[in-house]
Amino acid sequence: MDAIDLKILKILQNKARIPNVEVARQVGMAPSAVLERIKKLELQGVIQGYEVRLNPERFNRSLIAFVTVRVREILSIRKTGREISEIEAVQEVHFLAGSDALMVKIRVSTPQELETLLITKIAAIQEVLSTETQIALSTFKESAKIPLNPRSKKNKEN
Amino acid sequence: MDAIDLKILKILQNKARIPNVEVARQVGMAPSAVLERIKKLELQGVIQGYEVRLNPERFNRSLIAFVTVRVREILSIRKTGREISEIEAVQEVHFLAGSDALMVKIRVSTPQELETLLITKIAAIQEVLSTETQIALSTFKESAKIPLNPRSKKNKEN
DNA sequence: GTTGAAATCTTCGATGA
DNA sequence: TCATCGAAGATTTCAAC
Repeated sequence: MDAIDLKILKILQNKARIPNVEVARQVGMAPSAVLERIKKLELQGVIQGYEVRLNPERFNRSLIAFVTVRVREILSIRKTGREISEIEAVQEVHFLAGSDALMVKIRVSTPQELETLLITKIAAIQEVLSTETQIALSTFKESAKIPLNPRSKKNKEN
Repeated sequence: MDAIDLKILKILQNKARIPNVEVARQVGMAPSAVLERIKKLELQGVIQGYEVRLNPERFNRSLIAFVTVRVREILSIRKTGREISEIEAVQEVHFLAGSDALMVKIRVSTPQELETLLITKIAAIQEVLSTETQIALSTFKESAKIPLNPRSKKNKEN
């Protein structure tokens, strides 16, 4: 992965549904060369996929909840994480260090829907010990973008 | 927005970089009709953009932190939210109900980088009162997908 | 929404730096 | 090895219906 790959990825991070020729123009290469690089990045697993970003409000999904889910046994946390991941309204599930718990991000339409989900889907899982919910009322930023700075030694400073 | 629009969006949620003709085939319409619908959805703000999903590990971004940021004055929470949103490593900023606080999701490469960011970028903001950080070591699910069940305007009843 | 045609884009093999 | 060229085949896009 070189500087040109990074440039291509930067362009795609801003606008993924863009013609190859346009990417080629912006990096100053032939379209076929760009195509080959993108294909390689997909094959190598650097590019995992392409997503459309929808406006949640238009689908009655403007209520976000961050739920900390504690499990009875740390040994079962992976299984529980996978089970919770299968719930459609769940957008993220992470394993939190040092607390036998998962961080779960949920998108729903109403507090009622959240209540139902917490009780009938999450608390219903055997291994779940308890949940703690924080509700987000508005969002300032929400993105999957990764900073693509070619990391040099000097960002240890500051 | 009708059932066909939802079908189109479902296809795009699974694979955004797909030819229009292919979408047209799957919904059983002419490509031009699909194009027109997609353009309209973009204009209406239903579709906010197209993103590439990159593998964070390939860019040294596998450490996720959820930081609860408390502000001194609830009145300044919007300004603080906007300021924190400008930090590149910050992927999400939400306003948490009932606690004069923001939920901030950060992606970094190392605990050192997180420390630097917390001290020099976040705590440095005048209005920030305190922060509380939880570190995620692994991820089970991470997606921006929204469930697209056909819930239209009139489902206030329920 | 459809059709059809022109413009544009994708893709691949051959070739060159 | 990696990029480019060029041409065939697909796709996008727009106007007419």
